[in-house]
Amino acid sequence: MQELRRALVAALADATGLDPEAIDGAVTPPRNPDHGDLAFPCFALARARGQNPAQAAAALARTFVLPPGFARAEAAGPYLNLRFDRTAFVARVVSRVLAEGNRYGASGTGGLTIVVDFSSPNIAKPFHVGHLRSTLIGWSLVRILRFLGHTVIGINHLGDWGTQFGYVHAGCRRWGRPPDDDPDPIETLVDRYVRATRLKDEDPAVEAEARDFFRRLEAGDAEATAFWEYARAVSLEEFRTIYDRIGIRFDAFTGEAFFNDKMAAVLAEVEAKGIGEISDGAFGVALGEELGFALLRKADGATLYLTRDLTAVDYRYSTYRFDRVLYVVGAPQALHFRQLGALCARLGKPYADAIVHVPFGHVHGMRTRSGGAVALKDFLEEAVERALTAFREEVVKRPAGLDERAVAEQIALSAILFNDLARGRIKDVTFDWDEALSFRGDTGPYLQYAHARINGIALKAGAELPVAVDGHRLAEDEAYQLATQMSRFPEAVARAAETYEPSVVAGYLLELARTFSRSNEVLRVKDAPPEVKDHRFALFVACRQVLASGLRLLGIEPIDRM
RNA sequence: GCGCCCAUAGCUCAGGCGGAUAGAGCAUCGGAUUUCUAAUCCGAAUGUCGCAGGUUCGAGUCCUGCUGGGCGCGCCA
Repeated sequence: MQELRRALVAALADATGLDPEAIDGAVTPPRNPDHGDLAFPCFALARARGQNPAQAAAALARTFVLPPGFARAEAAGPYLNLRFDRTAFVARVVSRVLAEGNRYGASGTGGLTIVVDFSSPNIAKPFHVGHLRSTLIGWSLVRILRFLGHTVIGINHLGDWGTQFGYVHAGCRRWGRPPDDDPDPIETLVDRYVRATRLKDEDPAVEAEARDFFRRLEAGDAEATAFWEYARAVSLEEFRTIYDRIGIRFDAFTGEAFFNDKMAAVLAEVEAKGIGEISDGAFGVALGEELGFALLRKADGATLYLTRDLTAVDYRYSTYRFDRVLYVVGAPQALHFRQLGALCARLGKPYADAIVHVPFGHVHGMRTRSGGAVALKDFLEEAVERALTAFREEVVKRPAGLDERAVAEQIALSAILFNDLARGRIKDVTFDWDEALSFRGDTGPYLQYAHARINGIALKAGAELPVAVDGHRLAEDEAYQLATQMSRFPEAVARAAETYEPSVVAGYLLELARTFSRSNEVLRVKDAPPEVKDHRFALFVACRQVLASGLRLLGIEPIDRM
């Protein structure tokens, strides 16, 4: 597709004398496919030639020499509509996908070192759907950027430091630690945290106690440190279970605590460069009217979130020499990251412009009856149960011999992951059980179904891949539509990477699966005439490849039977 | 008060750098299965693209103002 487009732009530049870049911006696939495969609006040409657009289009159509791969050019009003040599196009796309296999679509520039900071849940707090967004978007970006050949370092910047440990500790003192045989110790810790913070409203002593605990922790007090290590270990084990279940891996778990002993040096650097000032006893940097005063050290000497991120980004640069660092963090923290970038610029850091905040909207409505956030673990369990019920009660034809629970697990994950990744990052989402766990329509399971269907064809249709794909045996419009959609995969991936938007890939895949499902009604393989059978099979196998690649970019493992 | 984000069908959302008649899914109604998986497919119906101006041959898309909603603004993270 992109090759054909380039050839057309060159030919049009030749024929019109217009700037190739301007032509490239104008050439577009017509919304109505009856008009052709690509169209060139002739308004600019008309202006250059002093004609009206329809005349210019007609004149261009008469003299235009078709570049290779094109079959026809005709004027329609102010547009020059072009049609591909479709059989050649289909053959080319299918052979290319089959030849490149799981590397198809990876035709990117690559070569950069990119740090992605994502997920970053708080220790001793529940892992809920808010963390899920950062986790899934971040993980998908890791997959996409790696696919394009970049070196990607995924970092989980754990919230493993802060006054919240004081509350957990205060709660445990009053109501006890989780017993050794506690089936869900993190839930118990969360309960202690919630009860302690609730209690502080009536009893100010609790707050003082929590602050004192944190002060002792920062001072290296043995008892406080031991409790912190215990709570951190319990939480990490829980997080790892969840990450393993979804299939997520990090390259580093360097959380906030990791940077504790590194902040003094950074603060000293800020002071040495003379860009900071003391204000009301606190130390920070004035960044102007818009960005405000960036606090780096509280009046009591304690550091802040910004101090830690400033320290962390410097550490990451010296460790990885990144070309770019992405922070997959909620939109409300936009100011924080602008301050971080501005601070780095003021410090003359070479990576100041490499800092990219990848924001996302908040999730509303994800609440339990008691008002707390739903723990991800419970959410997943509910999802699997629903998938199992749907499979047994709603699915009409079920393959025999399936491990239903295993399939339900994969379907549930597909539904949850896709539901989150399919919408634009920045939009706030209102959580809805039925919508998030729908298995019909524009959903993860719909994509999985298309993939599994093709797999079924491979197993049962008795076809083999042809030695060479012949486009004349794939002459149906459905074959052309499917090939066209497959040909757009590389640009969808590239655009997703440029905009840090996994939803571009998600939307692409829905269109691909829809196109397949339509084709599948018409292009039967099993009882097809022998001369077309293997070629149709090749078309679908290529489609399966693109579906599988795309699903993996979203962090979803394609399934073969469902 | 200042700043950032959002507003498209009854609901949830897509709409590359401005291009021809604004698209999907859900829900509703009707149809397709002795067939490689019906978690599918086909058809019908559905719009003041928040409002008002502006730029342009052409605006859902760009600019300005306004309305509504969300969020942020030095001692939380």
